[in-house]
Amino acid sequence: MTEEELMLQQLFDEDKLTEKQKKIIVAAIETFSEKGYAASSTSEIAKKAGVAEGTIFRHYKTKKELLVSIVAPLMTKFIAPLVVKDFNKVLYREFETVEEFLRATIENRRDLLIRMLPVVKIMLQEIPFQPELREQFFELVVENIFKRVEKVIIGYQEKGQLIDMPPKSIARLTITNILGFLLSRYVLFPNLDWDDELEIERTIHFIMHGLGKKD
Amino acid sequence: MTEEELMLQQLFDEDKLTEKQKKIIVAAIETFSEKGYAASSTSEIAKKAGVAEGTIFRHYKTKKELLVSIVAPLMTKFIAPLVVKDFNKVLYREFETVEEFLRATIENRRDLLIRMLPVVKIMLQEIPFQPELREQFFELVVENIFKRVEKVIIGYQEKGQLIDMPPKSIARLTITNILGFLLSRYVLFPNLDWDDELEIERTIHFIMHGLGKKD
DNA sequence: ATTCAAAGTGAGTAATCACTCATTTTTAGA
DNA sequence: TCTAAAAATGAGTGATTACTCACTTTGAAT
Repeated sequence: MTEEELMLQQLFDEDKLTEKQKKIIVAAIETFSEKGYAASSTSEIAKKAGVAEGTIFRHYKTKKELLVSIVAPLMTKFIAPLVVKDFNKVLYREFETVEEFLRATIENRRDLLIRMLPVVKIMLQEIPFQPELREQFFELVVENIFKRVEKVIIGYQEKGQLIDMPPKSIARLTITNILGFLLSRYVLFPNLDWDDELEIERTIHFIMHGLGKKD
Repeated sequence: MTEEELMLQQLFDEDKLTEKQKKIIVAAIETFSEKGYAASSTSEIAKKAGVAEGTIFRHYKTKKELLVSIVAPLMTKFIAPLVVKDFNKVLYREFETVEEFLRATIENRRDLLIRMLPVVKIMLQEIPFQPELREQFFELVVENIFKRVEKVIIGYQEKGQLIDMPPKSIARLTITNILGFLLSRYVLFPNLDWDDELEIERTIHFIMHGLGKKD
């Protein structure tokens, strides 16, 4: 199974789409991801999909509708219910230590990012300019994930494993470092040679103990 | 003095520009920042600047040249404070501890980010799609900042203030947290109510000591 | 085999795009 | 005040854009 088909499976009800429709979506993801939404022309997408340009507009009234139909499912179907449900497994499996929790979370997010990389790139690019997407993003990701993470933090604070700092700040710092690692590794500098496991351990150690030397 | 003039002062040799040229740059920054480069038309920029469209192309051969002329100076500006000669001597005299160094660095970058926010947004948006900018970015950031930061890190390691971790990893983690704070504060969630000084101190404390509770 | 709605087509359209160029206006030194 | 260069202009260019529509093809139920 190709990468594209894996992505389609995640984002759409595959069976309800004709072959040409699938090819349009795959071509659109590829083009949007490479050149950005505004710089991608429908004629180019049609050509890449091996389809007449009119076929695109048979299924999507406008070019923007095509974009939203690709990005929105990632946030609603994937990030919100599926991913958050998946995330909950991690969250509520009651890891004994924060280290274990962090290790599992990073692995979890990593799989998601790798599989969805092209769509994630489109999402990051277009959220600033598409109010529809931005609203959805804040509602789903920020309100949802952030609040769940806060609960976990309070749990570990009560266990005496985390310092006394407002959970909001702890959440911010933790998410910053997880996303920071993933974006550095897979988006910004994928070509540098990374020792993934080692770097994950260093990141976890850093989150727990910082950089300062103990005397 | 207006925000735009402050920005121009930072990025250009103001005196060498005519009034119309300044207005073109200001209008271009505003338009690119709001709609993105590809979705901004030269006719719109000209209209907003109160200038004939031909005037833009008198000074910039192409639309892309206009973009680069705006973004490129910011990147050099961004690393300028680190490019001072005898950087290490200055550093050691000025900042006895890592904490002081971090505090000064965050404050320093913060001022620049606030003043340059629209241009920073354009930069973040266009680096993925403009090979010219991306090349410059990698050269400056990876080769320049990263290596200089590494030297500083080794210095503090020799002083016994930092743990034994490869300077590359320490640099990545430190930069991640500084940028993570600044982007969260000023780009992603500027509307949340932040206690800036407190959050900076928390970030510094986190970088130095982590989140784990000491028994 | 017939039928019909859905899927697909591609030439066509008005609008807009980045960019040009012959011409006019402004600026500054003599 | 005169003059030459620089700055600014705006109508005009061909190319490209998102999108339309009258038409053809396809496929599944009868």
